[in-house]
Amino acid sequence: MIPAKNNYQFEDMLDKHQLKKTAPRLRVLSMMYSKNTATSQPDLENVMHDIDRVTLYRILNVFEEKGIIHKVFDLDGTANYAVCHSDCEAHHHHDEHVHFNCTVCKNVYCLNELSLPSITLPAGFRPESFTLYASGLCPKCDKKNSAK
Amino acid sequence: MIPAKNNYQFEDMLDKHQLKKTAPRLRVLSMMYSKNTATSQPDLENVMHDIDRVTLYRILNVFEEKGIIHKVFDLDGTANYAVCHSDCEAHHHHDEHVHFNCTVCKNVYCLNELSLPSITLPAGFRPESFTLYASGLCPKCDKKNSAK
DNA sequence: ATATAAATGCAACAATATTTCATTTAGAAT
DNA sequence: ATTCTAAATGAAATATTGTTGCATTTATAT
Repeated sequence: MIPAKNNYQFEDMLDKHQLKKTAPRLRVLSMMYSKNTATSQPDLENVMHDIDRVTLYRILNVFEEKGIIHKVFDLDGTANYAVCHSDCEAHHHHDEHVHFNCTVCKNVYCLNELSLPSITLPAGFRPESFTLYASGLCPKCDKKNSAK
Repeated sequence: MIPAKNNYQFEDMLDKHQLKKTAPRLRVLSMMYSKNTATSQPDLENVMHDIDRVTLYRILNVFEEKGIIHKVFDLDGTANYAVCHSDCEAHHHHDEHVHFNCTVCKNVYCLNELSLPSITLPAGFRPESFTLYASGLCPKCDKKNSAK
């Protein structure tokens, strides 16, 4: 689990990456850190009506470039963004973790705790990064389901 | 590796799924089976200029519904479609394999031969399917690269 | 307090996904 | 073989999403 952060910490994050501390960026950061699931651009648009679509688009792009967040596509192919945990704040992402996409609520969970078992590819392939995708029922939706 | 198929076999496949044997569908099938990498809609459009874009779109959709092909998103989030191998021709896909996305040629390879190591998710998650994504250099691009 | 580069918002454009509907065609029934 | 019908196609239209250009605003260094 990613520890909660306050506004000063968000400002520090922007500082560290030479990004100006603007209101839209701080709001996006605080929204993304307040959830334990990934956030899509539509998610942001639905909550922040006063921020322009293009601005959100650019904020997500610059955050991704800087390694603050990383992109992950859900089952429908829509881009979702999740905050990277500490050690991937460099230019190279270390998002070698497991993504879980719930088939009911569609949320994407980043299971940072889990490490990937190593796997050997056929001869000739030179892998640089791995991501495991799992889909099924998330804890919430599974509970609702079995309660019926 | 998926064994080569002739036109009669493609017709049988369509028959089996109660799909009419039309020219566009047969051409799409033969193109997809002739490659060892996944095919995107743009790929098809570039080769089959005389077939309408919407028709291709619908052919891909119906093939996916029927379990003839399965969808996989590449690094850029564009949908690619790959032929399913024998045992997933049911309604439920068993595409629990490894996808390799080359960062140079962008091709997506389905490494059906490999089976996934089992992995345990945090309590509460009820996974139904797994896919491992690897990205890096494919054999061809790696060769070209090291030849320089 | 001012200058300046960066960020935003808006309009416009491009690409892609999706629906509607008239026409054509495969396959069943005769 | 001919006809019938449901399914498939193609073309146009619309919706959605991704992207760029530019004028205005804003954060921050001076």
